[in-house]
Amino acid sequence: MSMDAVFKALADPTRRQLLDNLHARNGQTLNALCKEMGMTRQGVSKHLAILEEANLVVTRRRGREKEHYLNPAPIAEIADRWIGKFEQGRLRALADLKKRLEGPSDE
Amino acid sequence: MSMDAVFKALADPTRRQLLDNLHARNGQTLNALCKEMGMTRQGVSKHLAILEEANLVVTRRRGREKEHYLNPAPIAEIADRWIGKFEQGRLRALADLKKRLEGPSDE
DNA sequence: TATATAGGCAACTAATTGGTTGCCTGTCAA
DNA sequence: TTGACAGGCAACCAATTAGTTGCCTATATA
Repeated sequence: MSMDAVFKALADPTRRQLLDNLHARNGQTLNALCKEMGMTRQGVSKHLAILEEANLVVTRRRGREKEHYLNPAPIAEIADRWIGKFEQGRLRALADLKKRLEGPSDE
Repeated sequence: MSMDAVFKALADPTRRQLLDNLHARNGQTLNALCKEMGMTRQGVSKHLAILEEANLVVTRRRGREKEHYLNPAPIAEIADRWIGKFEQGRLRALADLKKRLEGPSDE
């Protein structure tokens, strides 16, 4: 679960979209995820493998199906240990204020 | 300043190290940054160009020198608008994950 | 059992990336 | 004015990556 693997996994828009899909509906199978991506099953499978390698997605076998679950822990770790250091001070306060004014939202 | 450019810029360990260097001492020139990286000047220059493209670094010409400054705004934006979404349901998701992953499994 | 379904593995291609070397421009200072 | 210094531009190379196609195994079900 190296930090580099997480950053690299997050660098691809297709993989971020996969995380978004799982965030919207957790536990989807490979074929279910394929239908939302304009890509072959094998293409999606490779991206999922990279997300698994970064521990951003964990899976569970259910018979012949494989359920994919989002694991937000590595993202939280990055936010805490790396991004936090660049957010300190005034910008952090502004971001917080902005969030409060916009109210709690998923987007 | 697309989000994709920021993610891609952050994906490389050399570029993250450059940001760390600027975080430690802001306004360094290209040659100053080169001395801390085991790389040619042109290699560092390319990385800096990518960071500039993502607006993570802004520059100021001073005669024949070019000072590089860290701009934390895009990082704050990512943390606020994207990572926050996955951190929000962090505890709930982890509990949910734990529950689902319990039970008989061949992994 | 036979067949359709869910997924895995491997090879291959095309594009991108990280890094190099070589040369050029612009600026400062003796 | 002349040389040294800071940086930019472009070509090039090796390694990685995104995506494909083809074939394979395993499981569920008519």
